[in-house]
Amino acid sequence: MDAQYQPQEIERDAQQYWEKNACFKAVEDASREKFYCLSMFPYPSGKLHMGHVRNYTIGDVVSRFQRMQGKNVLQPMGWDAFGMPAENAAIKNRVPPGEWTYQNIDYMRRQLKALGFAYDWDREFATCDSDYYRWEQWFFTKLVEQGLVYKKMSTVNWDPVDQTVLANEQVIDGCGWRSGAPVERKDIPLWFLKITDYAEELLSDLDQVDWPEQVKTMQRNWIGKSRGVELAFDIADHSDNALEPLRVYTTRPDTLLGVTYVAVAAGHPLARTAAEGNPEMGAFLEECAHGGTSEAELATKQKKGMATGYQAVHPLTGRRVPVYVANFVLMEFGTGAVMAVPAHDQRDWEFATQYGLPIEPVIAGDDGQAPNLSAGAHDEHGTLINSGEFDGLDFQAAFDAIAARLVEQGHGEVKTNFRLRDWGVARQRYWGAPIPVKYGPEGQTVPLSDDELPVELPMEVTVDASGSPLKKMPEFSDLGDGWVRETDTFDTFMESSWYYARFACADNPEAMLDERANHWLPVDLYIGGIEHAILHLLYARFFHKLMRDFGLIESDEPFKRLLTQGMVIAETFYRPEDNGGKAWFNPADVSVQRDDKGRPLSAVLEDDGQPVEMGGIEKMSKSKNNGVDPQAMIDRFGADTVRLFMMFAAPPEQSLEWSDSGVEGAHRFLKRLWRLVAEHLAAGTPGELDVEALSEPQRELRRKTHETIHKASDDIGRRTTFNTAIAAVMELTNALGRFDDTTPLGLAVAREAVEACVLLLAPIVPHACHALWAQLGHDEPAIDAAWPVADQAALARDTLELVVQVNGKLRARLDVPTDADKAAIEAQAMAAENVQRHLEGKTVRKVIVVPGKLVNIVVG
RNA sequence: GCCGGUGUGGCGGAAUUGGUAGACGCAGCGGAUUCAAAAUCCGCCGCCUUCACGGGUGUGUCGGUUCGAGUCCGACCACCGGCACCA
Repeated sequence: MDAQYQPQEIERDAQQYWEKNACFKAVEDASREKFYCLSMFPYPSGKLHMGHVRNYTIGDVVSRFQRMQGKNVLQPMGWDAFGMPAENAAIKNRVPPGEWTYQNIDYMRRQLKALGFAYDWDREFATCDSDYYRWEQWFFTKLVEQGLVYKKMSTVNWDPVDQTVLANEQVIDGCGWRSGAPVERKDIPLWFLKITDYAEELLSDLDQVDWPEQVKTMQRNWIGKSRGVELAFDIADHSDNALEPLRVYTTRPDTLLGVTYVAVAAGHPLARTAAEGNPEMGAFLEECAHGGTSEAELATKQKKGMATGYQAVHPLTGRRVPVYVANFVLMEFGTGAVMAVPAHDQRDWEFATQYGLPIEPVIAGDDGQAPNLSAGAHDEHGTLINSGEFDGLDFQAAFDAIAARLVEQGHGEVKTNFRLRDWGVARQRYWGAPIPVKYGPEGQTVPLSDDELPVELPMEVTVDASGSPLKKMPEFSDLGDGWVRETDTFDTFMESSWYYARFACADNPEAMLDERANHWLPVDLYIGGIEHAILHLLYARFFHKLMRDFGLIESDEPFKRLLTQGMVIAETFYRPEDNGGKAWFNPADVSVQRDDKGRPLSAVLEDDGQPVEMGGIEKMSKSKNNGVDPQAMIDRFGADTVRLFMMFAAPPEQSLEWSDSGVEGAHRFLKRLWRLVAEHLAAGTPGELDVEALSEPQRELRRKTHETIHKASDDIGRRTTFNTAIAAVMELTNALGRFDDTTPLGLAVAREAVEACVLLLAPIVPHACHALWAQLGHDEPAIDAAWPVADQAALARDTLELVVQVNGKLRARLDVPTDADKAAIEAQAMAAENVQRHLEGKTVRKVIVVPGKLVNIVVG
């Protein structure tokens, strides 16, 4: 065999072999256990970035591992092709979004193929193919018929200069990113899906999926089920006329007697009424209508309010408290109004302090006294005080008693609430799936019938910054006889909410899904970024349940197991610019100087030798220019090196820091592995592996081999900590390197170790292992080799190393026979020289023996 | 602001169930090989202290539980992800 590791040739040959033999075509097979492994499909933004490479390498390793376990593996790939970047590129480059997108797909597909991923490419599709989105349109019309879709007014970011709706991302410091004009909030009618109908099930079914607990917690909190009381305050205006009662929801009815004011959102009808004939209030509402709509922006905004002059009547005491309009109360949230208890809610406390409103404690502190409220609110549960007949009750009793009283008086009801809001699916953009609805001359709203579908998106368009071109295309929107088509398109989360199911039957032109979806689903392992922990995963779960209830599918949940991968990060380098900005330099163009301990001291730009500043380690991004191009790395070292580095540098759930020298280290290891196999083959023909005749060093290597098989199998299969699996194989190769026994029996032991290395690494560096496996004389390809199984007999030991502690500090190490009893271990531990020294003049109070681990001698 | 997470040598990380902190790799240092270099191989490598054996100390900070804490509990600090129109 070639003594040199030649990745370019090896990778080309392996990929040709796999392609020629259609190795990764998945065919339904009832006789074998299926495994559906899915990585989140990419947005085709131009080129693959390292985050993609990481995501898809993880998926590929698991897929290949499962295949070697004998499973029938499906691993598909496609394109999440609709979205804003295509429109932005269209404005910049004057290329239609569709053309730009399909070009990117072609380039990125080549990159994925160069990385050797075991995809069934026959199932590939892009979500902008009308063959795909037509079914989404069809399904939407069915949901309309089922009453799961409705239209309502909703607030969007409006750019008054570009006359267009902005995404939250496009609002920078309250201004439009292109125009720089202050953004206005605008209410327009939009389509919604009733995800809240499924809130209860979306919450409870989290118990049946094998997901990271943190993701489940985030989803539970997002759905936000709470039990509280909805109650009404009667409202009186300046002249003491009764207005519409104000409804509020609270989870803390126990604090009801501490209400000192109520607050409504700027968009609340009561606020609008208050502004009539009150220009000051009008101006305040106008001010509240500026700035972005995102919750983060609203929550961090300075809290502002204005008294309406109206009075709210306390439902239990009849006391009158002022009604404020406050910018932190959200119209989208609950009733758009809150009761304020400044003594027991921090936000209410801050507002009350700012506007000089009374703060009256009604819950005692731990000491039974009124809490000190000078520095902030007391928000813990406790015993009621200052609450008349309710004094002395604890949280639960007070909740029940006060709720009962409100119900009795017709002023309220106990209610379960969800934080989750319905899903607005309409976007005022071009590059998305058209919403299949038409409007009639008499204001009718009609979903399109099956024979009117699909509504194809026109591909030849000119995009500018002033909103969707669809709205300016009568040939698209005008249906004649006064009928017009909806020009809004779907949220791209719609497409990504069901693609995993379509992969099962992507070639079916007759139906959205067929029986094959039930064969493959649910996805056995879904892999993607942690940033999708809430929205995408929640929408996909919801969509799955919609499809189930429509009879398209049988399972309750789409993704059985979930692996959330961390980000790929890298050092940043910059120079300050005269205008106060920063010029960012790519790490590939910078060299770093280090001191004699290897600590980084400074960095210079290679082009001019002048210093640059180190800006810290950040997520790879265009804005910081710290992205490393996977293609350059593949060209230089080969795909296997890139894959190995990605899997070795960090466990998949943590962020991964890019390191050029780490990549070189990975490449060095592959060269060493290659040479190890070549030298082993050159050393001669192995004899029979007679396990009864092994020498001590042979037995040791064999034990190491089987320990490594045991660990790597568990690390890849159960723990998905690929980094530790690789480290274990590295240890085995190091042991092999020291093992120079060329007797027939020695070579037999070495052969077993070498083959274990190749098979254990095959999912991670499949090209090199494909070639090495063939060199080792196997006819079947490595992808079809059976995963090795550890021989329990080889793992046996005669003695174990045990540590001895005195007062918890390590003082000695012992070799103890595996079958020694506690008394023998204790005696041996006490006798150790260094232990004796630490026992001198002290009394032994206790001896703890943990068999197989340690002895701790407690002295005083 | 709210929800979720992370923090261990010069660096990436390991320690899986409360039981040897630093596996494996990178960087660095020393040596071999070489005319020389690259490549490769061998050795050292948390910090302080000691000729050495050894001793002390050490997992973001402060405190607690325990024979024993990186791991469990409480408070705090820093950083990261998400916050419903980025995908």
